[in-house]
Amino acid sequence: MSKPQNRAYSRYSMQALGLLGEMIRAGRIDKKITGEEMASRMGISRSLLQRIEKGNPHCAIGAVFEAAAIAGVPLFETDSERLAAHRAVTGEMLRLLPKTARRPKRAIKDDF
Amino acid sequence: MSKPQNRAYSRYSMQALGLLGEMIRAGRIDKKITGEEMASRMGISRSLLQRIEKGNPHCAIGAVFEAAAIAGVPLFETDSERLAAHRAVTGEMLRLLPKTARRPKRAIKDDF
DNA sequence: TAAATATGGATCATAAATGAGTCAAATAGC
DNA sequence: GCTATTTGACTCATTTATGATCCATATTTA
Repeated sequence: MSKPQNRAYSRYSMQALGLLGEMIRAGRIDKKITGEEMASRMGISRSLLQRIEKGNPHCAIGAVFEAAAIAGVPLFETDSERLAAHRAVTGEMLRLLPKTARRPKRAIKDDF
Repeated sequence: MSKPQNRAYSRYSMQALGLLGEMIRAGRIDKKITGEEMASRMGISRSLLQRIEKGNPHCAIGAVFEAAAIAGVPLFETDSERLAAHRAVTGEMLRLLPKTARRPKRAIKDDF
C-alpha cells in the first residue's frame, strides 16, 4: 500500500538543490565535457543528467553525488581521505550520543 | 525501453553518502527527535528515513536534503540567505562560461 | 552564414524507490 | 530488574524515477 505523495520542500532545500545542480553544470562545462559524454561515463542517461543539473529533487542522491565528483564539485571535503577522516569524527560523535532518541514527556504545567 | 541498471559508485561518493547519513542521524538524536516523529514531520515513511541515515544511494536527493535541514546539518551554507548569495555567484560563473561544451577535436599528432 | 554539434523538452514503457505493515531486538527510564 | 519506546530488518503492492527515443532550438566553429 502506498500513498500518492505530494511533498513539500523547504526554501533551504530547494536552494541547495539548485546550487548543486548549477555547480555541477559549471564544473562540467569548464572541463569541456559534453552532457552525453558525461552521462555515458557515469552510466546514466542524458535525461537524468539534465534533471540533476536542473536541481530536480527526485533524482537518486547517488547519481547526483557521482556527477558532482566527476564535475569536480567538492562535497564536504575535497578528497576521499579527508572525507574518511571527517566521517570518523562523526562516528565518534555518534558513539557519544544516546543510541535512540527519547522524546521528552509531555510538558507538565502543574507540578504541585 | 529501460535497462536493468547496475551502477558503480566511486569511493568518494560512498564516503560522502555515509557521512551525510551519519550527520543527519547525529543531528536528529541530538535534537531528541524520534525517527517516527521526524519521518511524519517530513511526510515520508520511517523506512525511507532509515535508508537515508544509512547512506543508501538510491534515495531521492530532495528527501535527503530535507532531512538534513531538519536535523540541522548545513548544506554548503548555513542558511537560505547565504545559500541564495552563493547561488548568485555560481550563476554569474555560468554566465561567463560557454553555454555548451565542445569536445576538443581528436588530438592531432601530426600538424605539418 | 552555414554546418556540425550540443542541449532542451517531451513522451512512454519499464525498472526501481517508496509506503505500509509486521515482528524481533535494543535501548532508555523508572 | 521491568516496561515502554525506539529502532532494525524484512516483505510486498504501488507509485515513481529512469532510459530510450524523437525532434526542435541553441550554440559553437569554420
